[in-house]
Amino acid sequence: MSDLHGLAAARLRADGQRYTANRRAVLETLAAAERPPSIPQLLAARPDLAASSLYRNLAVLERAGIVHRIVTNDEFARFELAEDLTGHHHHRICTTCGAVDDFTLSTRLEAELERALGRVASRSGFKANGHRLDLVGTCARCS
Amino acid sequence: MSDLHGLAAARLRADGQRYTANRRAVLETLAAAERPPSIPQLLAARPDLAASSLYRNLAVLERAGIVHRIVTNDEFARFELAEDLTGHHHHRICTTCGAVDDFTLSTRLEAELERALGRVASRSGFKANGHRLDLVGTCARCS
DNA sequence: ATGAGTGCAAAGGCTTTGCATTAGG
DNA sequence: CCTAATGCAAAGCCTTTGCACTCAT
Repeated sequence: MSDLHGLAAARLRADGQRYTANRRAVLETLAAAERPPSIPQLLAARPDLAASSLYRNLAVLERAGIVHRIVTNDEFARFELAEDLTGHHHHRICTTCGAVDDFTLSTRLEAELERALGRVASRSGFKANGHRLDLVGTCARCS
Repeated sequence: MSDLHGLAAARLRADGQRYTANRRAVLETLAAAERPPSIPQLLAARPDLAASSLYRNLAVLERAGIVHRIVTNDEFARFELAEDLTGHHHHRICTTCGAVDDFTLSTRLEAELERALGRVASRSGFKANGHRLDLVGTCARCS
């Protein structure tokens, strides 16, 4: 995690962007979070940060491949560090409270899935970038 | 598809709702669509339909289990008929143009996935409602 | 008849943009 | 230095709500 900063700086530089204090703050908040926070949660965690800057920075960090936007059925998006910084995983999404947390599948099943999806993609001229597998339901606290 | 209307009427009635001309129109547009339309697309297809009614009706139809809201990384939600009317399937999502279309997996892989996800859910006290598996990338037209 | 559904317009709320100022490299 | 980044305020835009009218049953 100590070279999260180095990595982020490098990727931003590659994209012609600077690694500023605000961006560092966003990444640290994400790295420290138990669960992917929404924008309101990020704003609450960093009251000093202007909303417009947060929106702009999340967009920049997403384009640079450092953070990833999770879209749930919840009203706002949530953000996490990119998969290559945290490892491939999936999300358990609670439709009642909107909470998101992570789980993984066996590498065997994951590989099989990857093969099947590769076939689906090539069959249709689709260029796959990755997949998204979420478990949707009600978390322990909400049921 | 002819008893889409009968089914919809029944489910709405069960929810204390009426099956009106607007709701019929929305379902017919969804049934006729090649790909899940967004709200702007639905409005364009039905210029006579007030935006507020469309929003209200989509919410009603979703609660009654007749339509399903698909959330992509795209800016607006897309809608399709519920899975029990069309069969279980997954989505190929183009991150460039936002288009969504369907694919299916072998029943074998699907069953295996279901088992694995069942284990993941029970292990954490999560009550699974279903899963969502999407292939994310660039469609043939956009690449 | 009678309450749900509809349409229009206005309000709401998250997100984006303009612009002058600050700070990164 | 010189440009990107920031913050504030204003504008945008999708979505929701209020209210009087209409239609389904």
